[in-house]
Amino acid sequence: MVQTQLSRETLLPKLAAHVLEHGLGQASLRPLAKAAGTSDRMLIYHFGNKQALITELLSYIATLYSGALDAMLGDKRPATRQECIARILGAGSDPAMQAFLVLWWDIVAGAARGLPGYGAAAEEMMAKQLEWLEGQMPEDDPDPAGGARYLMTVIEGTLMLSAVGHGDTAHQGLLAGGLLPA
Amino acid sequence: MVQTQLSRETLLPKLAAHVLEHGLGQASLRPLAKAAGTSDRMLIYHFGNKQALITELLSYIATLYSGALDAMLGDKRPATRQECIARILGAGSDPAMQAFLVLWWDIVAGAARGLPGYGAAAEEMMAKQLEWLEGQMPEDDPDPAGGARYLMTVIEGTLMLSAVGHGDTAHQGLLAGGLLPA
DNA sequence: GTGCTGATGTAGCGATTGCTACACAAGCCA
DNA sequence: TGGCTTGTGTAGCAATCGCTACATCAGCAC
Repeated sequence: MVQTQLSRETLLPKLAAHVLEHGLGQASLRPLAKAAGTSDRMLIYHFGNKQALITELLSYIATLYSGALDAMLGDKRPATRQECIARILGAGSDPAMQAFLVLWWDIVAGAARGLPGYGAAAEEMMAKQLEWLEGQMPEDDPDPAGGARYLMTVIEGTLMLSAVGHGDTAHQGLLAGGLLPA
Repeated sequence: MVQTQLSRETLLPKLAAHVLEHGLGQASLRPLAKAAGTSDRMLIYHFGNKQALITELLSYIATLYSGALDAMLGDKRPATRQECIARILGAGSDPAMQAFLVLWWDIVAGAARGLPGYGAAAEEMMAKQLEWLEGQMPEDDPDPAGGARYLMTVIEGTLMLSAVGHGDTAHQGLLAGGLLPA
């Protein structure tokens, strides 16, 4: 025996890297296995079936995302909501975050369609982002909890519009809403 | 000959109905053909190849969406931005709109990934929605153009959060942002 | 009639899909 | 030593994928 000792834990990072690059729609067993240095046969052996693999992979990706947010967390807290939004939207242009973003819409689409695993992963990622956003609210903000949810809604709308070529529409909307400095 | 005289124009409505129900991910030629009462052979004959079919179909769906928005357009204009948002989000619970919404995330995912046809359809649908929203702004609104873009951003964010089980997060955000009556 | 064009049915191709059958080798426990 | 569990390779299955080859039939121009 070659004793490569592949397990879910060693497989998941490579699988995640593959779907972050190629998306979930094209994630079939043989390409996934090749990316992870094993065979489709072994993926089924370790995860049971494809659906379980995807579910576990999505959950793992949610923790990856969580870690990426933590790593991105600046040491100093923004002074205003405007600054908070600007900083977060700026971070979205980071290539690592771009990969998450493109994958994110796959996950949203799956969640909206009720595919198993997608909804849970999406909910977890949004909960983490909300928590992170609450910690990023200005210290003197009159309503940090509500404000974080407000900014969250605006940010997600901006990201969506940007994904479909309406980034300028969102930008003008943020200006009109007083959420970006004029 | 049976003279069924199928053309792109007669095919597209049935194809659209199928993807509105089953999504774009599972849209392979044989099920599509069955839904349209023809064969995969004839779909290729009429559209050339699958990619061209999807592109034309997305464009057609964009016009469908446009028509649905027009049909939904109430005769009286909202008096406030709050009322405008409430009415639009309320319309999103219409079953016909729900089908569009679920499909919408497929389109966003494809657009974010750069799939041919997806970006154009998404952009067109958003442009139409923005135009519709501008027409729905209160008559005495101080900044109808900017306000429409602001509401658009907020609405899209709300829809996205709702799609992943964070509808209450968005709702609280709208409240905190003064976009819904307390 | 003859030939051409457009529309359709039947059949099938090679590739890919998720998954399985089977053999086998290493280690563990009795 | 002998069986059992665990991990792995090879091979292949039935289904589905997008697409094509080929024959056929209706209608039209001449």
